[in-house]
Amino acid sequence: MLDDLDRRLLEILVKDSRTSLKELAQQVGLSSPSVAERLRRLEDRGVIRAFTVEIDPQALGYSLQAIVRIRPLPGKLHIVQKLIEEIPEFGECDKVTGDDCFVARLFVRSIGDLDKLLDRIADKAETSTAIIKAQPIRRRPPPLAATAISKP
Amino acid sequence: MLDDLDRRLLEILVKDSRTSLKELAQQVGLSSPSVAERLRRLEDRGVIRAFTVEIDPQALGYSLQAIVRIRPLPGKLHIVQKLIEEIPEFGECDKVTGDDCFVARLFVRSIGDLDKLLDRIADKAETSTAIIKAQPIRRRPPPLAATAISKP
DNA sequence: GCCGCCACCTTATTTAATTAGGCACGGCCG
DNA sequence: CGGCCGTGCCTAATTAAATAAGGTGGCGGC
Repeated sequence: MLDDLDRRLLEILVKDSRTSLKELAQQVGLSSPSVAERLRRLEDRGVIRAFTVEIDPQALGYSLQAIVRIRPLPGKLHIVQKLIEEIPEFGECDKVTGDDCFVARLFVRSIGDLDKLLDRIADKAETSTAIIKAQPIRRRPPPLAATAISKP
Repeated sequence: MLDDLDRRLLEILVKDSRTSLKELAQQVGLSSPSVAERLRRLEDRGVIRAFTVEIDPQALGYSLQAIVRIRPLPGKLHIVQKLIEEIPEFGECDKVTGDDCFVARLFVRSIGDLDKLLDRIADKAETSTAIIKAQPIRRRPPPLAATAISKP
């Protein structure tokens, strides 16, 4: 489903998605049209979800991030979906199984803004256990190679 | 520090970082060399941290994600740094202020693997309050435009 | 054992990125 | 008030990359 060459290509692209086909080709030992074809298929299959840029939130003025736990009342799970759509400050949001809650990241400019957001969430949703300010110390994709814990 | 044109460029690139300079140029009403120059400066200033690809963890076999809370004993904060380096399953990890803990994402293939990892963390670090399995329902960058809460 | 398919190759063509050089606006100082 | 940088943009020319077309070999199915 995903051979070694694919993995090597992904590894390079995660580091720099502007790497040219030519460069990719010679790093894995293929021709550039072949690499292009492989990338196309990786996209088609959904392995590569998107080509994107990573932006520094601080550069946009979001000096603060909060990780919040949102627990809607039973049967009201859809409310979170709505909140995400309405509030652009939502970063990633994960539905957590077993606990019927969500864990989301909020990007904010100040504690004041955070308070306003939390009010708004607590208002429209049910309980939102506010949490905290966060300083990211690392951001990484899933591991591409075999790990000590498990082999692909 | 970051004008409207920059923001529009970023907005386009977040959606698809392979958008050509030519295409970017005509969308914002500049010439391609000017766009190139702007992008170069955005990178130099650290606004754009990286050009990258977003990979579907499932495609790599990581059908499970866990969000874990790690709270090292006082004075042992560096241990988390070490864990991150040693364990490729670590996704992003945030240092949380006020609570002296970390919140991290783990990519795993099975509950078994998760258990092994949690043991290893609880072993080397101090307390790790394991948490849960997560299903991402949305992944987003910080908001690029003004929001109802705050203006840039 | 032959047929057809798939993944790859090479070459040619089109398209995009880069480099070089020049022009206009605005700020600053004589 | 006028001249002089500096900056950000432009156009045009060059270089480099992506794409498209056509051909070959290896492998599985019939």
